[in-house]
Amino acid sequence: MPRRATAQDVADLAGVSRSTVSLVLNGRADGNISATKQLQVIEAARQLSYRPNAVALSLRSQRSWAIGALTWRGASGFPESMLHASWHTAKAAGYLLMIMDTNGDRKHEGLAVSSLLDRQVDAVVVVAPDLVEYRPPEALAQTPTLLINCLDPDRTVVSIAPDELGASASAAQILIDLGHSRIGLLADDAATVQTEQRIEGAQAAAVAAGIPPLEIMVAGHELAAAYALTQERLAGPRPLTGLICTHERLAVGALLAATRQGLDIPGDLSIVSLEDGEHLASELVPAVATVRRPDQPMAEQGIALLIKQLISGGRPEPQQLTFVCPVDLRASVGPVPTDHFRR
Amino acid sequence: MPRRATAQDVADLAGVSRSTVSLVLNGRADGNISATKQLQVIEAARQLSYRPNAVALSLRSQRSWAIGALTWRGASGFPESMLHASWHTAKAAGYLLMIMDTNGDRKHEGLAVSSLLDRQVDAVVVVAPDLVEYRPPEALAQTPTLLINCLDPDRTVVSIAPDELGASASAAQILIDLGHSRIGLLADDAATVQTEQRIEGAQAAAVAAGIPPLEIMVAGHELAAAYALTQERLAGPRPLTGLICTHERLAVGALLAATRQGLDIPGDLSIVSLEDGEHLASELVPAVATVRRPDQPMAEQGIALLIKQLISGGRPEPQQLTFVCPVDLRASVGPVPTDHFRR
DNA sequence: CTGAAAGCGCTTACAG
DNA sequence: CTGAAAGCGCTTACAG
Repeated sequence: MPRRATAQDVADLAGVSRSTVSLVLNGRADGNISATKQLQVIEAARQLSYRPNAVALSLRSQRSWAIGALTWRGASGFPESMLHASWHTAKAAGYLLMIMDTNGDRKHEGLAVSSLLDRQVDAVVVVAPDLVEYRPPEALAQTPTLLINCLDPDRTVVSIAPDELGASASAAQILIDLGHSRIGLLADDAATVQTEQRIEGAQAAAVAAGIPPLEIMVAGHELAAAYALTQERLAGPRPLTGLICTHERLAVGALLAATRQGLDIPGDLSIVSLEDGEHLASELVPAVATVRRPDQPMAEQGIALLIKQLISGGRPEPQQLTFVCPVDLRASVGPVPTDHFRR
Repeated sequence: MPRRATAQDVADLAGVSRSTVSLVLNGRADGNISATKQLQVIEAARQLSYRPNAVALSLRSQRSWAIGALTWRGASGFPESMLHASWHTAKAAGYLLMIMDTNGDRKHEGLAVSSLLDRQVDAVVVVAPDLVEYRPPEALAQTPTLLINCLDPDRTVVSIAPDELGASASAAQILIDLGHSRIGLLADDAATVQTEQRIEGAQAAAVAAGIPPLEIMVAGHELAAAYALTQERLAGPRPLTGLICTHERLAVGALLAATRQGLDIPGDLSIVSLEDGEHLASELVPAVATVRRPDQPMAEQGIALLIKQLISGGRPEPQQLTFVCPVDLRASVGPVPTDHFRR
């Protein structure tokens, strides 16, 4: 049961002092240590599979090389793709991402923050599952903090957010450009900036195009509710020809309902989804056109920014960076049905 | 910019030594420190919001109070619910779960393991997205290790796995009990124990019931492939009356295809899903009956076991713990259609 | 050119 | 009943 080798073990084996080991292994031996001893140290380290104890390193250097991530479960689960991209970006820069579930409430958030600060994280990133307003906890005042997919109303830190207004406007515009004028919007019922903006952006596009306002159908975040609402609406008079879903699970419900009604997609009804963090819309049949939330770029650039700040040591200007949501045109959208005008 | 208070700061404010602070704050002051001083220390700590530096604590105690988790992306993403339950169980016991993405390959796994060992994790848990055979890396030989949703062929550590044979047998039995005898199985194409066992278990149930062998349809893990296969098969002669899907995304595809074909579920076709880690099957319309993988209990009991081992310090007998997969009967299954025999 | 010492923030025997 | 010392594993001035 050999315990992990320490610098002392390496020094003993190489017949030098701990300082020498440290200098050699950290590349600061150049003009100082004789070539022979350097080789001895390197060989001893190799032989013992020596790796410095990161805990001791942290204590010594007052840097943990760790970034804390605060996150929680939202309308469509955890923001998996943002967390994944954050983790990899941090890792590539030599940082560990410590992910903490705040449960979405201030009490657990407080515990999570304490736990991160106890472990001396160098920075904290907040990764929100849905775009919301978010005030960083007081306890983080001294810690570099960055917000991803949420906005600080007090503008005290850098935040990164998708252009939700633009995204929903794009979604509506896809349908408008194809001639649709009777368009519905299946929305989440959460009282968030996200839902607000998704409705507002799409509605603005309708107004700008001079078509009637979109019919807002509030489905909650449940797939089955989206199904029920879609079915009900499609059974009624003057059926919709276009439908926007604020996230992918709603699109599954809508597609299923329309399909059961015997409608052809996109022959009778065109469907567009927003978000698609779970990669569901893209896999459906027909594949559902999506104005996708750019989870990966947001997370990558966010973490890169945070690390740059860590290296420079400066405090960046608080600002909001907005990311465009790319349009993925797919088979679920088509021209407005010609017989539609006859009904 | 007040830096975090240290024990020395508390000692200074309370007018005592660091040792006294430590004893009082760790509840070992009883017969040793006067009541007055104890109060002074507690008050000083409160005033400075003192919390011990976890890094220093780790170095001193040779325990990091952290458990490393190795995981990767599988057929249906990361094993989110297992990770979530693991994190919370660890947290409740005072441990931090450090989640590392191994990318599913040995090279990145090696880097992840090194990184965890550098940080002196007290134990490691491997959380596999799909049931596979898994040999713990050599480097973990000295570290308490537990496998969740994977099996060590060499039986060197404790592993926790769902009863996949039983689960798929149950799925088939649901249909058999309802009178079905023409049953298909939409399967993942991965060459894993999981796929093997899911096919084998269902097939064994068919044999035991004396019905024809299940028709195995290999769909890969793509929803769209499940759609295509289902559509093709349903268009053919002697249509299936029952369908088992090895995971929830395949069930979405199958349901969509059957619905587009104008079939009634379960009137014309009964559908059962396995796994449902993403909670999709349960949300569909009709809700799809599922033999669910018990992600939460597996993770909770796994972590609890690992922590018990950490506390006792003993090495547990390597063993495989098998968890039963509960049956969630839902609207997607019904008796075999009566007109079926006439075709 | 190299080793001995100090110190990061803790706790725990050990003196007094 | 309380403080001074040692030590966890490192690195970095500082002597020699």
